[in-house]
Amino acid sequence: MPTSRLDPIDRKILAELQADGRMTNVELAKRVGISAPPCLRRVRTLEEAGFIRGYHAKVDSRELGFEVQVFAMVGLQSQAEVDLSKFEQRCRDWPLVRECHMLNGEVDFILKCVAPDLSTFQSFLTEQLTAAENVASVKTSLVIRCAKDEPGVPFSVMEERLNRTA
Amino acid sequence: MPTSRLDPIDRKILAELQADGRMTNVELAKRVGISAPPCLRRVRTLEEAGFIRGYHAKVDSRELGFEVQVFAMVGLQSQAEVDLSKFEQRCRDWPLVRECHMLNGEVDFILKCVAPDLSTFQSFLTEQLTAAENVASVKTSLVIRCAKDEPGVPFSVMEERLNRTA
DNA sequence: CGGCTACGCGAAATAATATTGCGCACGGAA
DNA sequence: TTCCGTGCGCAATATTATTTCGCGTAGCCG
Repeated sequence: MPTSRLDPIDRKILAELQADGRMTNVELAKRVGISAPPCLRRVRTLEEAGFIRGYHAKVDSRELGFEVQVFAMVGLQSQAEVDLSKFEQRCRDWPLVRECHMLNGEVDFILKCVAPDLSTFQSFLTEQLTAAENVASVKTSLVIRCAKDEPGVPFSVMEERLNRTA
Repeated sequence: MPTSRLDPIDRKILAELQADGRMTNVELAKRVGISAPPCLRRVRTLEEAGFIRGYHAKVDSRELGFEVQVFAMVGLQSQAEVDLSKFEQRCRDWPLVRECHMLNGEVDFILKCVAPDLSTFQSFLTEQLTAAENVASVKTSLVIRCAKDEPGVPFSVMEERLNRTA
């Protein structure tokens, strides 16, 4: 990572790959306005520098039989770092928990969970999550429908911001 | 879609592509145990049938200068379908809002927002979100840190479930 | 001002991969 | 048994990825 700062071409690459992670390198090169070899080099550099954390196919949960999505707000009894870490590790071990974010405010964590059906989730909720050590309170909300689910960051906002300071 | 049901090979394909969306087709074919051409045919079929909704590079928000992630709980004044749809459309138009889920319970929507800094988010919050038509209440929580962020669904759970009924 | 170095680009060559066309085998229905 | 429909693998071709190489430019010292 020579210059940690990204130039406009790097940002364009990231934006394109965020929108379509399976784009071929030649197509990507065409879109960002350079030839294929330097484009590939940039992509590799961005991957190694950690700007790109991976590539994933987005699968349709409901189509696959995962009918239930739930947000769970969790409060802990102890917020000591050791206990926070323990709870986070437990979340990593639960496959139904897809995301675990520590929050400020009255609630300590928000969890995004996915399950095949309500009974599977209920079992998890009562037998695992609520029953877990140090868990003081759990409030769950079922997702009725999803109006927007965009991955990553809004590059449009980033460009606006850079133009302002430039 | 001849048989809407997926066979074990299809599920393996989905699991592999969810874990690594840029895997080459020959590597994928090797892992699922068939040759490349039928593997590619299956992938195309899965894409067209909507099981695969797209491919995305996962970018590191903070590394890119998006320091702030916020969950916003939104309550509306009217829950009539027309008004719900209007609010959802507004969320789609706001680039800072990456996800918008309608919930059951006391809160109507949960929004996941990303912003370059706190002041950008505050401006959005006060001038756009809170000020929007039909919005009754907004409660926000800053993300302190993220312990887990897995995309998609847990295929391990799916396999367990299928084995149980089989 | 001249020359040195570092960096990034593009062209061409090569290796790997994607994609197409075809023939074969299996399993269900007439 | 015979006839399809479905899905596989093999082989050939088209595309793409990747490496190698030489060129031009910007920054930097002597």
